[in-house]
Amino acid sequence: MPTKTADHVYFPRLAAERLDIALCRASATVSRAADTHAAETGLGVGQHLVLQMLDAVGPCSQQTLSEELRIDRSVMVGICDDLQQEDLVRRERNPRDRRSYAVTITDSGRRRLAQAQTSVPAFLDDTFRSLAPEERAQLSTLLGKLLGIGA
Amino acid sequence: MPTKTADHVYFPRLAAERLDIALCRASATVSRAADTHAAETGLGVGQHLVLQMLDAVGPCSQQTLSEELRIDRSVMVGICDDLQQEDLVRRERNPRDRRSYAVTITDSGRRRLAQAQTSVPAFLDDTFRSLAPEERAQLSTLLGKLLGIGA
DNA sequence: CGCCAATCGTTTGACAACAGATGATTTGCA
DNA sequence: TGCAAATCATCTGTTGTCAAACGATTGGCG
Repeated sequence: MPTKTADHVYFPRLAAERLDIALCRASATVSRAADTHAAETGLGVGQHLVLQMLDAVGPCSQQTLSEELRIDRSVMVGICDDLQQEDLVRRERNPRDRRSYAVTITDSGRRRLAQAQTSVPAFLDDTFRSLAPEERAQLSTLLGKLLGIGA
Repeated sequence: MPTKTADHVYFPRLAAERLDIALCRASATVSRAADTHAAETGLGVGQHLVLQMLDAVGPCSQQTLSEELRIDRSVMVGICDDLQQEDLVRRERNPRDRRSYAVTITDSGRRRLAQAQTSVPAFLDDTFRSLAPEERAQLSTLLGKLLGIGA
């Protein structure tokens, strides 16, 4: 995660000419905001995503979580470790395939998720306050296209 | 830099609900492409930015470069080290303030920059091929707004 | 002048993310 | 059945970035 931003001025022609850099900057800015929000809710971004997915689709293996959420397997280990330690998920062996876990969200996991869910919209509104709602939608669409999602 | 992406499917509701994540993904994807391009031209992204700025505004201190390009001072040390080693910049002490350097682009630095500049548009066209030109412009505008550039 | 704070470049240590290797288990195929 | 290959979770080592601390130098103020 990049350094705290100060009130400096970007090299002016940067944003227009190098979309790659601009995306990187934007990502960093938003990630930082997300981390702050995460610290407040007590759920890291990765942890939040995992809970969200478990709540939506039911028990998953870490492998499935990794692939769907595009989080590296070895990182997923740590995320699940932390979630388990806080009793937000359970790790049970999948009886059908004992290589894999069946990671399951617990009741307190659901409660924690619910708390976070209500604060996410406020966080997003704050983070993207420089964009009008329709611009946010545009941005979302464009990023979706760029990433090849929901084409 | 995140892992190589495969042809998996994102957790479907991600892009719309969590722009932060989408930005992160997009940034990662594009960064990876930028790194590939950088490897081809022999100029890392940071090195390219520094040369670009030195060429545009003349000799700078590392401090100025850091602030304008939003690259951490301690990272700038390494970037300038590498550039100097390849004889693309010179580091002279600023006689007015001997604490700081006057980092100056060399002739071979200018040549290297010129080579890279011609290949950047091609690289960008390839990376953003899933977006129409007007969409790229839109994206650029939106990111600029989000970052508070050229408002 | 003389001292204290600030600045510039650098080094060090910490941390997150990734690539690759490992052990346990399962699957595919002869 | 039996064995090789694949898969899941994990661990280790590497890389890139950041925060904090450090010398060297400068500027401000009595």
